[in-house]
Amino acid sequence: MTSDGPALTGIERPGGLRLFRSLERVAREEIVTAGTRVRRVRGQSFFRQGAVAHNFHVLLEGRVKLTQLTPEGQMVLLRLVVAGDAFGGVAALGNRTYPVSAVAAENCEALAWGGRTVDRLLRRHPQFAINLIEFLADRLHDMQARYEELATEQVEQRLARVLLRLVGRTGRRVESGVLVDVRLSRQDLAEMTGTTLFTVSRILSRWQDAGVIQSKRQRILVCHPHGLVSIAEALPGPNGGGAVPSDDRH
Amino acid sequence: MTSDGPALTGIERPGGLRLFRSLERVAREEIVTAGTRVRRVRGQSFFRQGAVAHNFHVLLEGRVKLTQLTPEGQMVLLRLVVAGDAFGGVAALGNRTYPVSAVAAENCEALAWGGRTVDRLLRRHPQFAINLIEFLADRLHDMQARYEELATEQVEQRLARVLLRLVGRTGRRVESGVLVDVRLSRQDLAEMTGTTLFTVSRILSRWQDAGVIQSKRQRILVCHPHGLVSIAEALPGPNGGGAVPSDDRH
DNA sequence: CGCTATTTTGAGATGGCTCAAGCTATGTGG
DNA sequence: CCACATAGCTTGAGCCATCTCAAAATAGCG
Repeated sequence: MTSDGPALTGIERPGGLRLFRSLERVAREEIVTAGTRVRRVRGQSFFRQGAVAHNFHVLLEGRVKLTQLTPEGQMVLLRLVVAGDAFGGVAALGNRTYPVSAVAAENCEALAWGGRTVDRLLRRHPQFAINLIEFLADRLHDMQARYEELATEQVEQRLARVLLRLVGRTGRRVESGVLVDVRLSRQDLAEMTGTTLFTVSRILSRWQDAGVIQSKRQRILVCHPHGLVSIAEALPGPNGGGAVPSDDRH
Repeated sequence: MTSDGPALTGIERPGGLRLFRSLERVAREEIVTAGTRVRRVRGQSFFRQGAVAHNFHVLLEGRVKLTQLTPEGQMVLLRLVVAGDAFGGVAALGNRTYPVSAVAAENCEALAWGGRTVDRLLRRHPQFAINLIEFLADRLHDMQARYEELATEQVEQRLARVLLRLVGRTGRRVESGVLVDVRLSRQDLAEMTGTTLFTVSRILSRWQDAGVIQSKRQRILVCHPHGLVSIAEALPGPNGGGAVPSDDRH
């Protein structure tokens, strides 16, 4: 999109790229120029689960789906990567294998670094390593939270959460609400929620009747986000929070 | 327990402590001596979910349960930490809050480092940072795999996997099989599997009748591990694996 | 303008949950 | 050393959220 300093497209945008936070301009430039520009059109993949991991990526433009395929052939959609996010490839450090597949959900542009390069950069720029550690810790905590949800909540609640997360990551304000600005089929939503497309369809229909959302094919408009929130937090009723004890310190 | 060079108890044991791999002896010693020795008896906690995170830990002796409590008061058991593992505390880097609680499942001994100290050590020893990155990436992939299981498998399969994992981490060979050497109630197993203690109890009874395991109160003896494996891999029948394409390289 | 992917809806089956009741080790205080 | 208290475990019965499978309606796309 930018015309000047194209090597930084997307990189300078606010909010994104926590991975480069607190790095001096020189360091940042060294890291960015060490990467290779990669493009994928909708449907192409960056890498596939099981393949030997070569690259670490940061998405500059577009959306990427990270999916995992079970031995029985079921698909699970683990994460929707948006511009600014890093993905797939800490695996590239050891000579490992990608644990997920990464498919472009729209036309995409990313930066890619080979395993050796990442290793070199991490050693040269401790702040970069620390940023990566924080990024991974966040991903881990996120997965833990979602594991907990999957283990304890019902489908309707989980679907509400999925939608809210999508609104947060890809939402675009329009007159009648917030539009989830990615093409996602009922099947995709099911794979993100741990349910079936039938159940998703039924729930969305119900929500539409209730006026909370408005859904066309592969497109969802959230008219009344607060409605989703109260579904996500479960109707069971307000339970108080707990105290916050502390028994460590060194 | 030890009288001399106590700062290294458990640290030198083979297998454990990937976190200190490839570090020169001096670096390792610097890191270890920067930590504080911490002890907890069975039932005490190292830290609690929601408290401000002060420390990063490595377990030297004992077992620690990492649990997460839902807003509705349901418990989820995320991980059983064994000697050599790091736990709870990358959160200590930012001024964050612990996302889980860590409770000693037996008498424990650990090393703890404050957030500032960790930051300093990571900057001084890039290899340490890289080890931590790999550790976190492994945890993340593990969580992703378990998320997938929870999303797609049935309770019996998941319970079989949980048991197999326990055998791998805490199993002790005895005459009649492998003993899972931790006190775990049906309730604990349910919290690890995402089900109820009733369902766990029923399934274990069935397995016992089938001669696969032998279970007393809070104790499980796996007589026929292979039986568990075939349950975990699902009876549905053998489905072929897939090819391993590759479409990236830079 | 027909073809195909997506979505909706119905009907029936069921895995696992809930709740209630009783059982059994374990260890504790008398 | 026994008897009771308690935490842990088992089992049954009924219910319900969600899955499965089938069929038809719809909407893009080429």
